[in-house]
Amino acid sequence: MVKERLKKLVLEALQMAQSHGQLNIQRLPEQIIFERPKDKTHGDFSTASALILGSQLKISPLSIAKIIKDDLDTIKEKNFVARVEVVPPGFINFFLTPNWLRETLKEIEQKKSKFGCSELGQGLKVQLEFVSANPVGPVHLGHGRWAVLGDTLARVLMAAGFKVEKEFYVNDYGSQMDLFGQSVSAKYCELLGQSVVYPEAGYRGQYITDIAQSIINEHGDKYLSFSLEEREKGLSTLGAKQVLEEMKKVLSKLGVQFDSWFSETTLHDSGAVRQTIDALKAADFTYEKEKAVWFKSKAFGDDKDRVLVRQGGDGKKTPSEGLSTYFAADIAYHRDKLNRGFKGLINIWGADHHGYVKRMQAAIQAFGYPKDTLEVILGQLVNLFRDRKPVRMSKRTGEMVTLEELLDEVGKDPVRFFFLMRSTDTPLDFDIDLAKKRSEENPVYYVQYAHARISSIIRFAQEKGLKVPGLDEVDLELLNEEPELDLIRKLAQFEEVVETAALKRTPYILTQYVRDVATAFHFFYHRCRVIGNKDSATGSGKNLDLARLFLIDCVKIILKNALELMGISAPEKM
RNA sequence: GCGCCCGUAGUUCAGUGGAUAGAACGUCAGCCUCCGGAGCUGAAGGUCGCGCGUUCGAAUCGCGCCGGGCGUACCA
Repeated sequence: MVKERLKKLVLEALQMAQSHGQLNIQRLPEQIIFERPKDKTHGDFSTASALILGSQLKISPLSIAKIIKDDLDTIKEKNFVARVEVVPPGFINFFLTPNWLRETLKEIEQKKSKFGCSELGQGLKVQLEFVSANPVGPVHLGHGRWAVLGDTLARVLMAAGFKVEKEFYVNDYGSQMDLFGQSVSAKYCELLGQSVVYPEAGYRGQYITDIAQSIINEHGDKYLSFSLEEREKGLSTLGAKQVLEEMKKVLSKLGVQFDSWFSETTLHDSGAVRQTIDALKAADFTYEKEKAVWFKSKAFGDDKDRVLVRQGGDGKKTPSEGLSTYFAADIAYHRDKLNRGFKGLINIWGADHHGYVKRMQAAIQAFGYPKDTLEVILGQLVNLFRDRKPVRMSKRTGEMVTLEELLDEVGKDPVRFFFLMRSTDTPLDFDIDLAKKRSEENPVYYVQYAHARISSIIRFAQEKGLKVPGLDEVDLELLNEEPELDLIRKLAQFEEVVETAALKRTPYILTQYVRDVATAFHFFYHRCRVIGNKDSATGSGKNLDLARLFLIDCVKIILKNALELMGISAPEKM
């Protein structure tokens, strides 16, 4: 990559300065940091290394910068770096040659859909766990946001050379499930004409009725003869199965597919939870207090120790007979993940679980892995607006807009784009009316429009008998105008954007990037005619037409690749 | 009380040690004999919550306040 080449150049220059006695440096800096200046009069790349060195060596940064520049001038690759400039208080700015920019275009055409991919991750096996909802009700908007975030991050990581597996942890065990079973059971009995007492804090909403009804349709009234406990357990399982199917359906409408679905219940059934607790006991990371078994999470940086096995409800059970907590099962789950050979675990949790991060990292460490083997991304919620007014949502009363309703009303592409637009640690305000607008206010269509417009121009060119030229049939030196070069500069950033999105776990930067590309393209379009150029010197503008056709095809590739990473379609027509 | 996140243009948000703090929307003023006007150009709009400190340099780092959200279970 460009930055690497520039870094090498600067290091070489520093070595020269050292060996010529111009600079007396003990150790060459390991990091030469380049950035892209906001202001393009500051060059394509710039480094503040001289400033940093200056303060370390107590020498004027400006003089260091000048020494570096002079040495650079003798070794720089002329075909690559056009000129180097030193600006007070000591910035070194690099201007790349148009030739270099044009080379990027060829690379894009060569790699096509692979452009933007890298080997950065070196095949490292990473697991992404997200959504992981209790199968007790419809997927809500927050889940949708995290699903899009997780799915996009997975795509980005794969592009950056990681091996990624997406997993949904199904919390099909415990008190929420019991409550769900009670709710479905009550509705089931009610529909069959029994008088029932509905559980006070139970789940409500039409979907509970739908589930009960479909169970009646399939299994009739046979559960009426079961004991209350058996009935609730059976209906809880059947209901959860339906809810899960529904979740899969809705998530796939959103373009999100998981590689695996991991059931919490299996951890209990297989004895994995018990074995995990025993393993912690054996390693002396537990103790008993107040009839409970505690994990010494404080020793690993948690605020306090946490209970693994709680007393039974009657208080009579001994610790070994007690009930394991959700936390105990979650430790067993993460232990299982580690045993599956993942080198990195990334979880996306709702921000209301932030207090939970330290204890889970404590558990990871108890098994001998570094703390940051587990990385937790905390996703904030989604607030829905219609007509600029908040849409009230209440889970308890069942009055909520589900992800599916939103998808049906707005469509996959805008939903994904809007969910991605903000950084994860900001609650997202989602305006339904805006997302539905097919106009300039809607960034999705702005970007897709650029793609469709390019497709249209290429079709138009074909009617005139012009095809996108091959690598050897095009004279890219004809691309000299500022809007053309600016556009190419934007395209050349793509690889870097993908890498940053992957490493910093910030896929939302793609949304900004793709808008920037669209803007640069539209600007170019209004300044530079693609098809039908007249050139007085050669008598025909055909070669320029071809060069520009080549350019816009590159734009098309980039837009398509970037949208693909976001799971958003790139239409040929709109 | 303690912990985490947030406070930046009218609005929604980028920017987490660099140069004159950016974008989108909204507002105002302009642009089609020609490849898609779902587009383009320009303008107005900021005590970066407040204060002190560190630094050649702070929206960014540290400390202390002020506001808002979330958490602080032997629930999941």
